[in-house]
Amino acid sequence: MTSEPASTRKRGRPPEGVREAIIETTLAMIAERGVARLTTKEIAREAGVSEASIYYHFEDKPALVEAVIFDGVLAPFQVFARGFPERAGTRTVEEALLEFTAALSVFWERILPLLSAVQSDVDLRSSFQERVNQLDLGPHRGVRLIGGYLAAQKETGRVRADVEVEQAAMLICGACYLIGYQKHMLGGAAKRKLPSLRATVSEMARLLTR
Amino acid sequence: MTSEPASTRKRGRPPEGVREAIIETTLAMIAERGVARLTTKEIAREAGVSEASIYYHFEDKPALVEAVIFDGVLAPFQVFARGFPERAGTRTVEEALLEFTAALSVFWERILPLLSAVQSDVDLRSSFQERVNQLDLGPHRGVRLIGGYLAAQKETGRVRADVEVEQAAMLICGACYLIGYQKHMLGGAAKRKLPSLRATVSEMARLLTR
DNA sequence: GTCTATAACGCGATAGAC
DNA sequence: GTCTATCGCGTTATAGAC
Repeated sequence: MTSEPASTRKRGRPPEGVREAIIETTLAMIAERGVARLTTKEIAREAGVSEASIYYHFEDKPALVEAVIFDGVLAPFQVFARGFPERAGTRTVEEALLEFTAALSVFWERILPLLSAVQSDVDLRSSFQERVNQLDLGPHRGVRLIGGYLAAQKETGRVRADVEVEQAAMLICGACYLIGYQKHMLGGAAKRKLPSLRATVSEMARLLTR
Repeated sequence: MTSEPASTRKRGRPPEGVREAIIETTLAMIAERGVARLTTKEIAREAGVSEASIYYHFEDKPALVEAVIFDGVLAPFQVFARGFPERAGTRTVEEALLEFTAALSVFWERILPLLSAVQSDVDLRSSFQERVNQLDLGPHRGVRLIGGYLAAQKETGRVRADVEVEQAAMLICGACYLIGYQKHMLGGAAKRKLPSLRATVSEMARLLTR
């Protein structure tokens, strides 16, 4: 690895951003190719660092994958979710739902490859489940957020009084998950086979506000 | 599913059911522990056959996983799905949707560990995508089936005339998939955190027929 | 903190007897 | 068709210089 051939992703590697470069590279590579044959050698090469540096910053390979999930994908989405209730107050129900569902489906699309990686390894799976349960994370967080929003809109009369908000939220979040999973599973090619998220959410907004 | 007390799963191995025993064992082991550290040695030991027998019946490890998916999980569900339209005709909308969604979420729960396995390996992923696209399989098949059912019920007047059936079907199927995924991801422990499929589907039936 | 070099190990897959 | 035995390879992780 003396001179640069053609393929290095991080040519001018910042000596201070090694940890971040490793996380970012791993995230991209798992999304593109999965974990199964992803080696620490390759990550190192692609990130422009040495293999030993990975083991300096992360205890082992499983710990690296967990860091990618929590620091690389989950944390950014939580920032979005925390700001949602305030932003949503000033919009119509349809607009608010469209904003949230767009973000949620992208989140799913980003995190699903990593969750597939987690699910395919015993140890990774159980340590991940433990941590997630401890932090009370999971799909139900999205459902609760939208359920709370719908409950508030029910009080203002913008949502019909007889709607069960948790169940409605479940339907909405399920659609986001489905869109994200289809993309994860089949690639962008299969996009036309499912109704668009936009149309689906609009229909749901109509059912709820009519 | 957990089965035998101690170690060997197939003590009295039938000399004629070797292929089936390998598929069944692999399915169970991937569900329990994922593919990552699942070795052909272990499969052979657990199924009560020799490692070489695996390579007699299947070209390689990826081919084995594909066989598990198509022969072990997908085919049985297709039998159910083909019979659905006829059975559904004699029921109320809510009853029909409850029957189908229960089956769909169980199917999804069963196939998810295998899809995680596929998604974590590059080669497996691309060959699987190719085959699935060729057969036009995917989550959209469930959506189409329910969409078709709702369209028929719209004609009879049991479903409101102004409902967009494809979008409604998308919402219903999304909830099934999400329930299945939550169980796959977090284990049975987290069941209480999401609204039940039953309640969700009933609410949707109410929105559609009201 | 980052590197080069290497050790120890377990894996998928095959050969060849029966 | 099934077995036992084995090989070559790629992997994770570490040692030790700088």
